[in-house]
Amino acid sequence: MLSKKAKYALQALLILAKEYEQGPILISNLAQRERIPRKFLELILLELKKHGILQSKKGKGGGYFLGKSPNAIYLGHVIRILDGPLAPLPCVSQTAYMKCEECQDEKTCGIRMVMKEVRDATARILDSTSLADMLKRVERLTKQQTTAPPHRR
Amino acid sequence: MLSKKAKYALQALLILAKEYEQGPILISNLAQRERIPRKFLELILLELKKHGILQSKKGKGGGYFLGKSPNAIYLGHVIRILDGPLAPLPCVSQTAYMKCEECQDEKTCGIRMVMKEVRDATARILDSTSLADMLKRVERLTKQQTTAPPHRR
DNA sequence: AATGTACTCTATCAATTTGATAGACTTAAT
DNA sequence: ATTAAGTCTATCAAATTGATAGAGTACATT
Repeated sequence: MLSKKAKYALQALLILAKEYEQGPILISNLAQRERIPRKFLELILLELKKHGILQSKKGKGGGYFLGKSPNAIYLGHVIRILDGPLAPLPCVSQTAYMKCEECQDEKTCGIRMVMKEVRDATARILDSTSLADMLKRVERLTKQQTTAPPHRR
Repeated sequence: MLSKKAKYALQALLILAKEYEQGPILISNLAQRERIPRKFLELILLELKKHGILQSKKGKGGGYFLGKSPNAIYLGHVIRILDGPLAPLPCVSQTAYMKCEECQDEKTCGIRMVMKEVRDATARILDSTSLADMLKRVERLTKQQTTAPPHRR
């Protein structure tokens, strides 16, 4: 399950990506637009800043902006920062591997085999999808919706 | 993340599958062999029984056994029983859909699109892998290991 | 019918995680 | 100096997770 933290993060990042290069955006602005508790969002953005996803400027005229281009920020990275490893079991995590206690032989553990598949499938998607990719998909669909003839399914 | 509950369940089921048609197995036997707290395992098995995955017999000579053939029990089913929906967000769950509050337009939500992909990839794996499949894979690898020439990587 | 075995059910609990809030502090622009 | 805005640390309540306890019920055997 994606935590609220990670979900809020993605919501905020999506706005920051959409308005990339239009100068810093205020926390409170982001919080209002996405209906996120403001103080809670602060913590999230701070964490993202620590990991280079965001940069910020203090004082008047300050705010947050992306630390790198929207096509260089991958969902996998963001989610790992806020929710930890993508893997369903620590013993199949690439970024935070940990041996299962009491697993006699990791190589022949059936549960592990399947969970590794799940981890790989998840990572394949989230580590290849950037904020820019998401935006593109949203725009394509939004345009389609307004352009499409009525009464379609 | 897979909970301990679900992991314990799969461990126990794997044994019950391996020894399918050899009569009921005691909770305490399963608990010992997999080093699972016995009372905790009771709850898990009971839950699986409620959902038809297991059957049981009380009294002397009793114990638990699979409610259907190992090739008809899918990991997706087991995990959903113990951990709830596979989907990272309720709004992309097939089995427990719930609208996000405050999502203006579900159809054009970028986060949702990607999470739907993740859910589908996960479900594709877990809903197509049965206990029998897992067993087969384990056996294949176990045999390989003992048969393979030494000093290989 | 009595006994013992083994699953069943309900309650409870401690620890952890999650989502959220509060307030003092620092930096920068005017 | 003043005001705007991010930073940092602490704290909290609620929910979830992992686990334990004990009384109850069904069944087989003698």
